[in-house]
Amino acid sequence: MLEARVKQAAVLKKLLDAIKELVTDGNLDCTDEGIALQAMDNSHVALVSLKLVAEQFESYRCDRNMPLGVNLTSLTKILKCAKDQDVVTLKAPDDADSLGLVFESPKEDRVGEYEMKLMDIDQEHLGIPDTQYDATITMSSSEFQRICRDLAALGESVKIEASKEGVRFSSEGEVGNGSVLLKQSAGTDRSAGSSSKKAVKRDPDEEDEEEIEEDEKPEIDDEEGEDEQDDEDRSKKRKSNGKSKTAKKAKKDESTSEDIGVSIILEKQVSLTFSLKYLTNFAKSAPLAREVSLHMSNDVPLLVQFDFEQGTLQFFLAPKVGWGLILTNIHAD
Amino acid sequence: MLEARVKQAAVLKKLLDAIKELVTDGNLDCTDEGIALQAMDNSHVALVSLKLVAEQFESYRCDRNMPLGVNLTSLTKILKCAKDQDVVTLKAPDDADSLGLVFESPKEDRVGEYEMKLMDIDQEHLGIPDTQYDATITMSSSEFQRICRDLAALGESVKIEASKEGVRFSSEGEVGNGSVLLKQSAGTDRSAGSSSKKAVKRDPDEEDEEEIEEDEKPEIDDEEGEDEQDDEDRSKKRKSNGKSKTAKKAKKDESTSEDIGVSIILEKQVSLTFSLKYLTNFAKSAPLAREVSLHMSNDVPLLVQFDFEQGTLQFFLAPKVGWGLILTNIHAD
DNA sequence: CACCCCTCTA
DNA sequence: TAGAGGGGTG
Repeated sequence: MLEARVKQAAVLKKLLDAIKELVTDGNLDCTDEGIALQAMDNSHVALVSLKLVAEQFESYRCDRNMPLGVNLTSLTKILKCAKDQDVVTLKAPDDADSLGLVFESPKEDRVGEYEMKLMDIDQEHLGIPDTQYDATITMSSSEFQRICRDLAALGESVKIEASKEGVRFSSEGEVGNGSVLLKQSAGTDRSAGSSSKKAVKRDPDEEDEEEIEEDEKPEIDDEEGEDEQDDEDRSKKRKSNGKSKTAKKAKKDESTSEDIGVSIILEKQVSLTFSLKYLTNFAKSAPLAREVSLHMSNDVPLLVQFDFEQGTLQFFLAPKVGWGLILTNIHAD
Repeated sequence: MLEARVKQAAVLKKLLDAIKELVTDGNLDCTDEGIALQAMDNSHVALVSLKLVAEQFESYRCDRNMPLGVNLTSLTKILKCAKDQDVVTLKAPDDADSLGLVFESPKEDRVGEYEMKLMDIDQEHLGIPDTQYDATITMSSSEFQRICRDLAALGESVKIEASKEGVRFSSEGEVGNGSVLLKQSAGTDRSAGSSSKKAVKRDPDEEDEEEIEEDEKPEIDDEEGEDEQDDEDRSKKRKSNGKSKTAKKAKKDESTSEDIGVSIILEKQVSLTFSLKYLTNFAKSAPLAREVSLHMSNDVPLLVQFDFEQGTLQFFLAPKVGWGLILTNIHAD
């Protein structure tokens, strides 16, 4: 059976808001390591991979692996019945054909119990290669969202160019062209460092527990050993490692993106073009995490990753291969 | 070439929000005196006249006169890509077929560069007569907006009656009739005074200071020598000249209409009826200026004027000549 | 393209 | 609790 207890319904709500427009149905793969969901988006262009790690639940028990086929639209509806601070307990017996959800108010004076029908979904579990990316950009998630929204007003796709100096997002369209250049924050230049060669490790937790140190963050390793409840420091610690200088006071009315800064880990310059429709959708996850990281290599799907307290949400999107790019490749041969 | 630098994108955004629903295309007439835009609204009922004076730009350079035909919808879209505090630089070479816009974050860690296609627009430059109005009402712009919005819920047009005692806005409709009477603030009665014969002033407040003409603005800055660079205090201080009672702490974000009061300069009583649809549109400029002035003479187009730090925005609208009014006129003979 | 509703922030 | 901004619908 499964019994997983989440401290705050809010995180589940945000998660569903983040992915429900991309994916309508999916299997919640429950194991003793946690709950994962992996699915192609409805048009089979993007891949969504969510992982909620067992240790980050208030309590977690899963006796055996269970794929729970859920309709995310339904789940969203039911989660709307929970207040943000409610404690949520997910329950499913081993032979479940439905998922139970219990919402308890913090004062324990209200209990909501819901049951959602499950469905059978053919498991197309995709192996996500543990890619080594040429460029990893970490930035404010709200700034990322802002840029995607802005450029989406101009054109349908965005070219992302990462160099040591910064990252440029540019788009072209009928009304005109536009580009946004974010300069790398001072003191965060870690390009060409050996650490930059590490692969992304956040999601494939299982695969490389030891390799966790894409930017020399020993503390993160600690958490694996004794990650009781200090989990919420997890993401913060990581941030403070990378950019202590961003600790300035936060001017609230400027969407606080200022005090996060941009860090670029660059193995090789990259220039890739993506559909803004999808990126805008990915960016809806901004409420989940202050930071987002973009992982890119030429001709390889982009990985957009949000790390939050309870786990990780990843989006993969293949670059647009327009005529320009094809010609480029031909000539490059 | 043109290169004009604006300290805060916010003012441009507000300007476009203010006029984009009335005018979709127009020429930005750039001269060494500044940037002007004059256009009939899309249904050729109202006239919009915007003037941004060169001196109020952070820097301004315009080598020769250039009419830049812009689509205001496109310009609005591009301005949405700027944050409110961004520094905006408008650029156009002499033979430009596009307008460049550069948005720089205050911290200079983000640069947005946009290019907007220009269009050829037949210049129908209208001479606006320097009319002497029988009545000039100065009031809180947000109060004006509120009244227009309220009355628009009742009827399609509003009758504005200005007398020495105050100004009455009234409307009639299916659900009922309504009127708002604003009494003139104490101490501002200047009707039949010689000053009331002056032509439209940029900022009627200045009339309180005897004879300060609209072109002598620079001196106003001087006399307030203590406000170093914070030009944004300028307009506030000016107000405090005219009505010291408004000198209280100016809470900027809540445009408290209360402490602005109503002043009426009356040469002759007027009673005119206007389409609320248009007035409501004009009133959208409220974020630009704390005050608005309404200039009226019987049977002459209304002038609604907003004076802000960088310039002036004027709207002209012919009165409705409904049967009621025609009959009135006939009987008046 | 405009209008209305909902959500988030102040 | 009210206002502003963003998203969605007609």
